[in-house]
Amino acid sequence: MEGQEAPPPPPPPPPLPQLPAYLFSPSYPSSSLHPPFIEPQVLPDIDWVGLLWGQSGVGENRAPMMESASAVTGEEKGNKDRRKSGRMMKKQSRPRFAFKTRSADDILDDGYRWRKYGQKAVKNSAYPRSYYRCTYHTCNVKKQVQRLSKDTSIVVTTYEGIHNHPCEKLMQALTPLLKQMQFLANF
DNA sequence: CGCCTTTGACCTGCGC
DNA sequence: GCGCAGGTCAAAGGCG
Repeated sequence: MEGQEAPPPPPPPPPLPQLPAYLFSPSYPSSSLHPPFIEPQVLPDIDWVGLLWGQSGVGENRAPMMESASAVTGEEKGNKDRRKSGRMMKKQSRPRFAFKTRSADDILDDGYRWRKYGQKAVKNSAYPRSYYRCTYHTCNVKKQVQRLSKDTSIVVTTYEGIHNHPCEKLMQALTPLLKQMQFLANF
């Protein structure tokens, strides 16, 4: 970048609606991560069946999952949890975002640390769905990863919730840039 | 030794 | 009410 002349006006930020910033962190679609990045899609509710069968699956189809029911009500109806209390945690309507990525790897390195807590075979799909949870103490973000049986090169990742902590890799990536900006700002 | 993955069991919601 | 499908837990084992 040797443009020391009059810099053109900064390009407007990409019109990415309400997706959380971490999805678009510099570390996400870059280098060691997953270059073949398919545009993210906002999926208020995911119709997995639709996705897996190549139908729309975005937006209007409400997923027939537990998104609604015991959500905010929080009433501990079946409180006979034999093993642990609060298995079906109150699901306050947390934001959910899904996007497709063309990748050979199921797990996308988005800069955060995830712990896999389950894997489940889903109907109408040859591939299991994996469930991950952010390992950060106070962070309750989850994500689901599933490969499309229709197009096995595409992985659908669904995030649920927003991270309440900085991304380590993101900070690592940004630190030199910030230092450089500070340095340049001194002129 | 700590963290992570695997895996089977259990729980809940929903449709019939 | 029953069965199915999805989501979560937790013990056990593996790996760096």
